[in-house]
Amino acid sequence: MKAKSKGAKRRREVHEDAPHQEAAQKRDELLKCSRRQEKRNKASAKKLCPVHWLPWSNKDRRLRRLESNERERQRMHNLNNAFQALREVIPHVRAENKLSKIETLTLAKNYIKSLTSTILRMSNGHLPPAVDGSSSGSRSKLYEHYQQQCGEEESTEQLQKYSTQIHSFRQGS
DNA sequence: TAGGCCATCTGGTCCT
DNA sequence: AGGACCAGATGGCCTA
Repeated sequence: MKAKSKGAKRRREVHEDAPHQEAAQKRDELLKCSRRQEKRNKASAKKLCPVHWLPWSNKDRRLRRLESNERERQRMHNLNNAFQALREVIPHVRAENKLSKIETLTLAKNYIKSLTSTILRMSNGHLPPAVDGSSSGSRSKLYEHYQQQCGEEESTEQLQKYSTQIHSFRQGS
């Protein structure tokens, strides 16, 4: 998946495009995992302090580990879903040029900054009323926050930065 | 082949 | 106590 990491994309596409192969894929993955695990278990056996395994039988430990792994996998999938959702709301990026995680975060940060500066520039005190009913209140809060986050950077600089990044990501595809 | 990116496993630590 | 979170390690896949 990465535009850049097509390996992962390919792995995922296999699941999406051929559901009947899922079981085989899963078996394959589990086989790989168990091989890795055997290797790691051997490697880490010396490092394990007895206090970590005494209360548990090998079977129990193994079971608990597998459960933790599953939860961790699920957690990472959720995280990746969130990344995907974020990618989808960043404009001007061609779908086939999938952003990496670091690109996504960087671009999103600058996009937010540029939006904020645009809002401030265009609003001229016409922002919707804040909770307390004063529009100038909400504007000044936004401005305050913007100042905190952006420091001395000018809004045009933000826009420039964002569009430059968009441009470079496009070229990199 | 090296380097980038990713998924997964793992053990430690934090939180509820 | 058990789950969530985190960071390091490892290996696979891809591109230049």
